[in-house]
Amino acid sequence: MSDLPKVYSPKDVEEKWYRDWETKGAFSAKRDPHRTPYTIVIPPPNVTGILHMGHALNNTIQDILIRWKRMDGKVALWVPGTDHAGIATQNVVEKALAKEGKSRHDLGREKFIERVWKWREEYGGTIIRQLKRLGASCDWTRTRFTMDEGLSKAVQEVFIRLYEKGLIYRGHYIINWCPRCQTALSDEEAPHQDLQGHLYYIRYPMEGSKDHIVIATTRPETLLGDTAVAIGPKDDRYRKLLGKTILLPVLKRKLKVVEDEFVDPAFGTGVVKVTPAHDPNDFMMGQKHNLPSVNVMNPDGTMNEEAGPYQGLDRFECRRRILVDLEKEGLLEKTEPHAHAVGHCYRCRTIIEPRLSLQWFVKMKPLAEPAIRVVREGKVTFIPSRWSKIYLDWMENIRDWCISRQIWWGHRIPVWYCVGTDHCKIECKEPIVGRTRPEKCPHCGSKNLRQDEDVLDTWFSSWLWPFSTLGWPEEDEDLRYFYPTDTLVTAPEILFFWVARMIMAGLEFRGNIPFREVYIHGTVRVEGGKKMSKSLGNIIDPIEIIEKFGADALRFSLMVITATGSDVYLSEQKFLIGRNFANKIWNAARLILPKLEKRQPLSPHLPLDDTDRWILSRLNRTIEEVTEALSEYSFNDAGSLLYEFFWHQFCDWYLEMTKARKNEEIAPILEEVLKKSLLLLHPIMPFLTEEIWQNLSPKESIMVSEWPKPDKAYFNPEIERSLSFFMKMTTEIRNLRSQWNVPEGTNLDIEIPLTKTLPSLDEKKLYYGFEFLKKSAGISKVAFTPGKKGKPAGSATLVVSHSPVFVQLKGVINLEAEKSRILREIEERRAHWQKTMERLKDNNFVSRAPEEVVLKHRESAKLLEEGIVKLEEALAELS
RNA sequence: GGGCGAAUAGCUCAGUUGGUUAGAGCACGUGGCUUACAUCCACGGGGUCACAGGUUCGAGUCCUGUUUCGCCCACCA
Repeated sequence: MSDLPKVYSPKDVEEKWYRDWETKGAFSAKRDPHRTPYTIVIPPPNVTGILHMGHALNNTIQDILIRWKRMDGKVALWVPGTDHAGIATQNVVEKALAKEGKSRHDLGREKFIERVWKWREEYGGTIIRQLKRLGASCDWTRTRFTMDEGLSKAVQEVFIRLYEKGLIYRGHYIINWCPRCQTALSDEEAPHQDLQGHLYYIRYPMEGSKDHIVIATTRPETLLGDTAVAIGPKDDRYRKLLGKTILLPVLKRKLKVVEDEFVDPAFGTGVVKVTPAHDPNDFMMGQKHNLPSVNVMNPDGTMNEEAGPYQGLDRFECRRRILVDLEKEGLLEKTEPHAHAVGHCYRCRTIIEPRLSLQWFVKMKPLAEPAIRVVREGKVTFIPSRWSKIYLDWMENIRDWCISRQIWWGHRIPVWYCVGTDHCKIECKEPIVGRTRPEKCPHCGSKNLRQDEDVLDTWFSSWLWPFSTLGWPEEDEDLRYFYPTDTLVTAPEILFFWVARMIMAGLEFRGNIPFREVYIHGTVRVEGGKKMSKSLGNIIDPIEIIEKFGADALRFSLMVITATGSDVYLSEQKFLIGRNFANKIWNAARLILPKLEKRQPLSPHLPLDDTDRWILSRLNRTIEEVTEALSEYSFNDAGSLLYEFFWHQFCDWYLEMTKARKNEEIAPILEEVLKKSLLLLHPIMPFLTEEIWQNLSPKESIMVSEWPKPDKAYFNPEIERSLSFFMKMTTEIRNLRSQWNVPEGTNLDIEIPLTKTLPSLDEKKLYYGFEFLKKSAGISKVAFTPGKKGKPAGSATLVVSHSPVFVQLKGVINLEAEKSRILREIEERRAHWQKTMERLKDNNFVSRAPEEVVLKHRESAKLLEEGIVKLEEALAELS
């Protein structure tokens, strides 16, 4: 093994093993009725996506779960795939077209879609390749794309079923309109953001009078679409306006005055302009009072012919101009700064325009009810649990979902309209919903039909992902075996977009929950708290980290710094944790492997030293704890436990202590500890562990080897206690050496008086431990002496866990300095002792605290006292 | 406006049901190239657990309030 390089080199290892796993089919899950399935569906990344740290975190977690469960004997299936990401992908391809000086309209719908597919062929696989570099053990033979034939069929099926059930309808409503993408958006796609705007107080003249009323608005350009003025129902200030006619500034349109309880007399002036085509509340009022709707904008956010003199202006330019004009006419009373929340397009950040238009909607309440129930009843649980409240709040206030999008890339709505002729009847206006293009209009027989131009919201395919990827609507064997899935691992941003809707879809179309547990991890940020984003230029690219430090380093670091469900703050430096740890494991293997040549397996008959018993106890305890941590999604605990065990217990102590021993004696233990450690580490660090595993001449890949179980026969708390005494002693002696500046090569003798409080420290059983102590702390002789013998001359006194240890320092020791050192020690202990005694003297404490706590205090006081006595004795002898 | 989360060492963060003297990594200081590893080893310094009250024999941990930061939700023009 000496030919292994000194420094672990991930590059030489990762590609090799990934290819090996893939060609052996190790990732693919096959149904096995005798074993339990464990299924995860990947949150499908956008096909335009490139791997960022959020993906790295999300997919590392999934891979850890899948690899762990696979080793643990489950039929572990991780279904991968990508999302067609309607708007995002269309934007990307349109940008590429723009470079050629073309728009999508120059190509036409069909050619454009062809172009998107071509783009997808070329670039759509990027993120999949990147996931492979991360080590993701997805079953790639099942890779799905939301625009695949099967998944498209599922989308169509769902649309039709919901339509037939009356849960899909079409109608004119105010929706969120993105003037840049030129499509409707759902409420979730138009997140509100606080903006510092203004409240403009505008005078609306009254007909036939010199009077005016003042109305406050944040969007003066929309006044061009006003069709009424509203006042509060019990507002005596304005009662007199009822029946009067108000004149719309600029356009001089006549507006009537209505009463509506929506109006809050306390806000602004207590009078509201009513613009039914550009505001949801005004729309409602318009319906109630039978007001006309006047849409004043074009789809691109410029003003249309209804805007009169402002036609053709951009909406914000129009705002400026209208304010100037109002000012000129003396109709702008005042302007106040005003912060308010404004919707923004989640794809391009453009300010949303609420706009009246004809769209398709899903009625959500009936779907939400069962989805609320399953979370209430604990059939679907969130980790951390606080997310279930957020989920329930949203579900209980759910609003209908606008699902039509005015773009080309996506699932076209399976609806046709009769564009018929003179023979058309009223019913011909009804949409014709079907799986295929109807031959003719069922009402008038016309063959002149056209399909709805719109496509469906991307999330209308994603919400089916847990079952559409398994073959639905076909009743596949796989679907029955692997559904419901087990765990969904995702980021909080898509709780409403995706998670909530999947639960609704699963219940509606499969009659069952889509997954049992939802693990919601944090958001990746950079140190300093900002969100990591391209626009801020603070991206840490996971692929670069993989190139530099290796995928295992990336994975381990991410896990160990991420507490369950909390946000992650990254800096490049943090990946050194994983790189250094990987290197440590590598070098431990380099040390161990040559020692294993003549090994025999660990068996109960092997003679064991106390240090052996100790490391085996630690190992089995670690197996138990790591398994526990994983099942609680405490990946940082799992990582830290392994780090602490492998580095600070196994390497720092055990490996050092065994350096003096014969290979055949320790080989079984070394092999046991190394192997089990590698198995435990494998889900987090798949590549490195496989590379070392393969050097152990295994029969099969580590990824299909069995997950270790703790062997309780090796649990040995007593040994752990006495070894920790021994370690403390070692540390204290080393400390003493550095305090006294004992030069290298000066050997010291120590004497350990045998007292009752001394943990069972058997020199013979601990022989190799003492050998190590001699070497590492520069000790030449260790002697156990009868307790009564007292302190040898010229020695320093240590009190380790209340037991004295005398270190011979003749010639080195400075009497005064040693005295003051001991005095300091005594003082420290005395302070602690006093505090403990105060408690014990308190009757309240003794009577109310649990017995074992009181007992602990008593014990502790006694030991402290003994330690102090020993130190005082030592001090007396020095004087 | 409502809700959620966070505040612990110079930095980034752990801290399970309240229980003796609050931990880690990085950074820092000192000493070491000890033939697995300088991506390393040994030792060390460093904290009024945001603030103010309260509950309790006992609070980093539970309760109330305050401050600061972050996030989510919301149709007051």
